Amino acid sequence: MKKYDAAAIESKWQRVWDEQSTFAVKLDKSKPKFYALVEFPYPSGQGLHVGHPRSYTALDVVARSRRLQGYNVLYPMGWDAFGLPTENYAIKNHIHPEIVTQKNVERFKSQLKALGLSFDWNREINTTDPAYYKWTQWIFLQLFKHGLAYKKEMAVNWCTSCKCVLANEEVVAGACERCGGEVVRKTKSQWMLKITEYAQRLIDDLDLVDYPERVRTQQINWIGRSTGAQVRFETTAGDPIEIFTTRPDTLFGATYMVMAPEHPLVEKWAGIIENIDEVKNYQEEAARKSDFERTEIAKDKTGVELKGVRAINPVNGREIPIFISDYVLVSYGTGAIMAVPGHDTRDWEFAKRFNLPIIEVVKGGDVEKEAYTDCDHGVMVNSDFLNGLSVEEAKVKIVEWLADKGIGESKVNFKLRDWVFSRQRYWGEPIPIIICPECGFVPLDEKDLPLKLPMVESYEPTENGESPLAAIEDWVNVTCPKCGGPAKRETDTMPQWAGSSWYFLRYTDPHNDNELASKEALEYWTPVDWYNGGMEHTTLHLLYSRFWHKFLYDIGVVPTPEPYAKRTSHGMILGENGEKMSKSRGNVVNPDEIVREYGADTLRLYEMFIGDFEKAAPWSSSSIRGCRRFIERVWALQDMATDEENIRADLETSFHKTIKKVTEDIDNLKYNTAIAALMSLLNDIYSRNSVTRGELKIFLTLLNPFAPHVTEELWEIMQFGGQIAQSRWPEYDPEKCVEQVIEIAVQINGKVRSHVTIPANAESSEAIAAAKADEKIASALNGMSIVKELYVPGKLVNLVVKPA
RNA sequence: GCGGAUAUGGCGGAAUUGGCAGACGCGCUAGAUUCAGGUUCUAGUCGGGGCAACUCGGUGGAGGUUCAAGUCCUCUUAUCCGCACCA
Repeated sequence: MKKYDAAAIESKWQRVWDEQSTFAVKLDKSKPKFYALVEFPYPSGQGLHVGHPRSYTALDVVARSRRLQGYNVLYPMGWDAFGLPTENYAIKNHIHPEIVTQKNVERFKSQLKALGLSFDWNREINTTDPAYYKWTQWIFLQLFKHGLAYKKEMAVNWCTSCKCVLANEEVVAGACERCGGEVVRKTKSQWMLKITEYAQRLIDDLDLVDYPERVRTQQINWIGRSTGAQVRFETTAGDPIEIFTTRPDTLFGATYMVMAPEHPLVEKWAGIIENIDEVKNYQEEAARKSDFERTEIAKDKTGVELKGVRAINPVNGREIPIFISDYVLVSYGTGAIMAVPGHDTRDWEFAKRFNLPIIEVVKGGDVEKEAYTDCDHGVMVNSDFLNGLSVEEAKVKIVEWLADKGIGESKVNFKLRDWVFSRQRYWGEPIPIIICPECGFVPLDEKDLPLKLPMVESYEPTENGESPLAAIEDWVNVTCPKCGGPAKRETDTMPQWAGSSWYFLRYTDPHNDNELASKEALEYWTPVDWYNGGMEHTTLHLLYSRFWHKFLYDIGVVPTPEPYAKRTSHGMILGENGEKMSKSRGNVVNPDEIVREYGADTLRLYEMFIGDFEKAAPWSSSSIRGCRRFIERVWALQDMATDEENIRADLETSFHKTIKKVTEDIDNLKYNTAIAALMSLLNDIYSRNSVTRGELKIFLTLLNPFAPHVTEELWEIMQFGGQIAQSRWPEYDPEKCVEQVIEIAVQINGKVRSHVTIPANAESSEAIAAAKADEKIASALNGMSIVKELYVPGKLVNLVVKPA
């Protein structure tokens, strides 16, 4: 036996797979398909992280085992290569982002190949390739034509460090998700996508797919559906205020109103408001605050009353004061609320601060001490025709009453905002729109796609918030395709999320120049059967791509309403010290070094064995040695092999049980216990000092998805014929998974006192008799009377006794 | 504040869904191999008591249901994650 040389074995088989295109897949209707997908990486300058292989190996295990089970498996890979880090690096080092991207992709690709992942590299895609983004732009044009892409002057999140707008989903705790820079509000004209149009379906259709509960709830919370009523309050100024409330039942308790500082009525009423200077001051102050400051000082309620204007509560005709305050958001509902301090915590705090009356309209709490917000128990009081009703009943009745009078109606609101889709940067897909002073926004003709990024010398972001593209005059200035007059191109680019919103469709037919993918390919391959990716994309990429997919479904481009049938999410790999891996903490593990020291098979095996796949797990440089040892022990099996082709009788149950366990565990994300089962089986084999060819064949096949190189090499050494990657997955016989004779525990009063061996199919009476016959049990029963006898088949006998 | 999750040896983690807690691996201890270190092999390894057979205790904490609870119920503590003035 030669010494186990991971490097030599691994490069040998990687070359074979490459040369023979072993994992290239074709549309083949005679076979069942399986589409396994992992999130394609952003090819950063740092290279691969040990977190990447966790996800990629997991689905590689799925892909490889499905192939052996006879499926036609699509397992593709590509590059999500547009984005800021590349652009920033390019600016700093004066290299074009295209060159930087190309270099990074090469590095990533060689790193991925060194892991032995069974991707079909013939289907590799790159979002920055014009042949690819042609179709990203095409989808944008369809969105535009269907009224789902629009440009609007609005307050946006502006990252002061990236000098670029961010989507709501990209702002984390008031800071930029990517660079951590300060985010401020800025009013700009932006391209928006109407994801809100799909809010309800994005919630409802979660029922069509198999997602982890945490992903489901996070998406549902993010979309934030709430039901209530929209109500019109007349004012002494003549213009009514529209409000949204989830508690129309408390209308009699509304003692004042609050509008957002940015509410348009404030401007309109400027002439009537007596303290307009004070109001203006407050508006300016609110505008200056960054998102971060606004949430930080959320505790103290501030505001200003609009003197000279009063609102009229429609249920009782009472005049009530109107305030502006930044605790009311202009972006949610109607930007104005009725305040019910008795039954809303925020209104209560505000009322206490400004000495406003608090009226109890739901009995059950003490509204002088705190707001009573319980909807399930209270009974209506001080509410005229609602008195005595439960909250639920009152909600129904008041909405009927409001509808009757024409001053209100039931209404559903969502927290989800439309998606801010423009970025003022160079390294992104150009938006294929021409802005004509005569015709407005004119979409580019589809024949003119792709609209390529112009090659330029300088692509620095501008201080005035314009895209770098705006400075390239011969690209910007065009003639309007509609009227032939002078016009300009849109100079903003798309966000990084654009290319990744549909990439999984392109894999099905990556070289098609006439369609984003052929109908036939989409019909055969979609939806994705299993999609694994990070939790951090739950309210970003995952939600965005579901939205795009639904749109494409609506216009007949794709055949399914949901893109991904099953979603799973891996946990992070933490540093050895249990903290998140980062350069600054100095706890980063480089996968290249691990591959060099132990080999890819060991790394793969370790990452699958490290713990619960869905949970975070700390890296351990000593634990990984256990996986290497396991592989060395597997390697040594070649010297223990006998010529027999059968499975020895005394190992038959072990083998069938392991086949069952490994097969099922792979489907259930339980890679760690699948490997544990293989380790146990190996221990069983070792305790016999030999292995038959038949046994070895099965063992290698079960291990192959996890450790593809060493198993392939042993397959060849043993001359099993062909490649293991093209062999068949073993099947188990359920009847052979159970032992004929089993050992069961015998308990007295629930405590294990002895063990007895009985036939697996023993009757209850037989088992109990066997238990009683046991020496230890017999003596323990001495002087006791048996109250109850239980037999749990295959498990235990429990005798309940008390002193005689 | 709201929502979601987690808590099991020195460590990572197992426990057909109520049925022998601690599989598998790491680490550790002892012995063998080795000039030595490493490797490899054998045995042991939840805690207390006992030479041992054995015995008592044990899954964040307190109660409860049950013949039987890591698993179910009630209360409670801690940690992590997401959202956060969403009317």
